Amino acid sequence: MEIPKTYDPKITEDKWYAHWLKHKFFKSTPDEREPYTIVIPPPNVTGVLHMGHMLNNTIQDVLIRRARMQGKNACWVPGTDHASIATEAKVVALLAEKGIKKTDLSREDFLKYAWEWKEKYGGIILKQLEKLGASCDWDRTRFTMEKDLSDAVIDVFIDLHNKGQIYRGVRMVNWDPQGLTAVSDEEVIHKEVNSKLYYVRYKIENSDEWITIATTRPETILGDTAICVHPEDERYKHLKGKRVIIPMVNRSVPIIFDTYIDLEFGTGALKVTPAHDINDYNLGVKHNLEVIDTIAADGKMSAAAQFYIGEDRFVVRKKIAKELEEMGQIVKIEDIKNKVGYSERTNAVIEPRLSMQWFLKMDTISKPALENVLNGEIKLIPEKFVNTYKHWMENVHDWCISRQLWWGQQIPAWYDDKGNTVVAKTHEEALVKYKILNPESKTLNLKQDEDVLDTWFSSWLWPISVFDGFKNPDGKDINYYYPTNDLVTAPEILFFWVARMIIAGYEYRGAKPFTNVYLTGIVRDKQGRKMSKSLGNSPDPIELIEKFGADGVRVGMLLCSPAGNDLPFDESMCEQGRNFSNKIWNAFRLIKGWEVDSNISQNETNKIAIQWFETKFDEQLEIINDLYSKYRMSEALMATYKLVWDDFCAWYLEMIKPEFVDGKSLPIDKTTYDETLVIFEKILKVLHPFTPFITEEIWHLIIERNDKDCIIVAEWPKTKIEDTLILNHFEVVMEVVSNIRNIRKQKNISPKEKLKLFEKVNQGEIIKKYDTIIMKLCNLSSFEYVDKKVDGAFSFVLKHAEYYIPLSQNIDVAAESERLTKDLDYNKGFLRSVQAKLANEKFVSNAKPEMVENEKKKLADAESKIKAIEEQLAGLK
RNA sequence: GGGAGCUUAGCUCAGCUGGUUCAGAGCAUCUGCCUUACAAGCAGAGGGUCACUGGUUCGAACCCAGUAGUUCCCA
Repeated sequence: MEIPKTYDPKITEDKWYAHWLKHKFFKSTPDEREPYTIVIPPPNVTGVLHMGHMLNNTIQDVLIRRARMQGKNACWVPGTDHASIATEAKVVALLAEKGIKKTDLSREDFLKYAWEWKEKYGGIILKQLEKLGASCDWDRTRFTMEKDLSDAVIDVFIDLHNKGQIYRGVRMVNWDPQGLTAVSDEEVIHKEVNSKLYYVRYKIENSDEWITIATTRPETILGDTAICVHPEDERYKHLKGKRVIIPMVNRSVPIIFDTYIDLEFGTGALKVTPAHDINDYNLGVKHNLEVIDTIAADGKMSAAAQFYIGEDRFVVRKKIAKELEEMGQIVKIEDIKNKVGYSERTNAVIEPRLSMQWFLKMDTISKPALENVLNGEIKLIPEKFVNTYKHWMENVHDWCISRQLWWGQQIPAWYDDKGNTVVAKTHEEALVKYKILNPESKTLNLKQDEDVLDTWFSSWLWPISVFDGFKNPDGKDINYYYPTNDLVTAPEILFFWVARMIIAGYEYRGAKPFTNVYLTGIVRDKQGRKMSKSLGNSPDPIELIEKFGADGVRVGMLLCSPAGNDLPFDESMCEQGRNFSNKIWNAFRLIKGWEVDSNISQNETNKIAIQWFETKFDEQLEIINDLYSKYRMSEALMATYKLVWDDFCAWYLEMIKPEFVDGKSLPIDKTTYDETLVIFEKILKVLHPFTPFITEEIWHLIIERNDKDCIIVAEWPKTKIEDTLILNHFEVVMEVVSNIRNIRKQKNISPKEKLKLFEKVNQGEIIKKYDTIIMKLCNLSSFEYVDKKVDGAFSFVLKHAEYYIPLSQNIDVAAESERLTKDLDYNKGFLRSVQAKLANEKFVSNAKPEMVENEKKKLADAESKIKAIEEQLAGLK
């Protein structure tokens, strides 16, 4: 059977994924083994796979596959998030295309459409993860809005309300006028924009005097209820007790004095609009000011504004500015840069707005979450995020958890027509509670709160709820899998999600939800822009997989992704990954192609090669294991890459490769062949977490195996290093080989031409053990030891010996002498620096003794090498 | 405005508690090879005043201070 020259992922990937599923290798149920658990950061149901998911899930899959091979009970729980605002926006848009307005539908009808939509498109992203090779336990797939998880959310709301941690109140919230909902502080993105600062003068009542204020938002003038100045400000001290007239609306409002005012900004006088600015609101509360809400929920002027009713606030801004100018009340207009908040979901400019919302108190509940990150009980990787985390947790605000949407868990609060409130799971329970609280009331019908809970109010329970920890708090699953081990996610949602999961973990399980949080970087394009659908700069991951294979893409993503650092993505990374797959494939082709002869005995070369590689493998695997334990995924991959490409392919296979005689490969002895298979299997195992598909394919091609004997469940190799001396010896062997190759290259000698080599040992004992290896790798016809230097030969000098290669062609004395002189100069310079160091008394007396010893040894080595080179130079003449 | 981090080869990054003439890797680049596993390959080469300035030290990419640039977080 002819094995194709290049590896074709297309014919293997779907085959093996189906095979793994069929034999339930991803499945996990509690048993006596140690669990290793990861819960997936549930992607939005609306989502399609983007590069961020690719990176994220590749890392999770590498971790889970390695743990599985290490004999742990590996469990990776998948699922999706209902993403209330994002999904609702999609459904609204889809209905709009059909000419249906949300406002024309009942809540029930709208939700019916939404569920239909979810059933149709909600699974796409999980299907895409399969292409990547994600070994999730799909039987455990959860959805944040499914029955059990929704129940958990409602129960938690009721519980926290009973504990007095949840309250309802009128507060200034971040209002998204497009999504028509409140959003949390974390969902507001502040961007610097070019704005105009309008200087507007207001007339002092019963006076000819004017006072000038500066504002970026003249449209809010209609809602002004005071002017504020600093009590120490000499410019305004005389205005105590005076009032001013608000232009256009001609309202008389007081001048108030407060140290909040920044004397330097603008004119030092501030217009106060309690309804439309958080700081003004606070001033209003303090000074008992009237609140006039002039901007409606949709961002248009309300009736209270009296002017421009129904027109958008930004249009009105220009109109008012013009009108004020005509009235002669604009003093000047400056161009400035300021920060404006935008909604993360709809990109609308956020409007500070007073509204009735539900809040979760964060001060006490967040305490354990801060402590246990600071004391290392939960580790953030990389560590630098601990600072950011600490800062946030120490300044945390109450969490606005209500959203004016329909898609999500409806808030279990019930009202009578007077606004009395009870919190309960069902209408019946609510009525019972209500009767107790209001015994004289005859009300039989309570109205449930229209709003739903913030999406994060369900995903913060994820690590508990996926194991039914609320439904069944002492269940087998939750007791076995919780706390989970690793969480892999993006730093952007450290507060949205990670911090809150930790809070919920301590509140509801009295224990952390996970031990390690691996924060991946953000995938960017070459210009450093974040990859996003709106920019259109993100490659389609599925197309990438088709082009380079899932293994290639996995390797490509991981090659350049140190934890927490951004990942400037470039397709060429995946190309490198694909090339690596091909390299592995060809190693397999080579081994598989050998003819085995059980009658010939193993030669010394092969025996030593095996000895060396086994030691090398163990040494490298220990390094790789260590890198994994530090979550240095890129480096673990690079170490694996070099072990396979350099040590195994370039050195080991070249050493044992049977020679070609008369156009035919000689057979290989059985011992070497069998041992090579064992080695190759170990190589495949170490590769498997990174490149699951090709390793499974080769695993089954290299020898006959049954369906259940798969590499996905093979045992991770163990190491036992007995003697590393052979590794040191090989350093010298490789140096010799590289020097000889260099001479070939320089002298333009064909690799086919056989050469003679002479060695003159100057220092230490003569080790002949490796001679046959050098002969094979360098294509030598002979290798002899001599006492004197060989005349008329090319040469090179190592620390312990001189090497000579006689050549048929004439030696270019001048060139040779130049090369040797250069070498000599370098060594002399080196010697001088060492001598200088040793001559420095302060060095000798202050440095560590072993340091000084080391310098002395360097001195001796350098001296002997200089002597050897000088002799050679003399010999040339 | 407050805080944190980063700045090492063309690119992406290593360099642990300071000690092999001021440094490593992968990719990219250049040169030569279609040498029967692999041109998605092989063999070789070039490339860095470790952001800048000063300090501590026998010795600094590493420690300290300042400057510049850059990223992120919070307001």
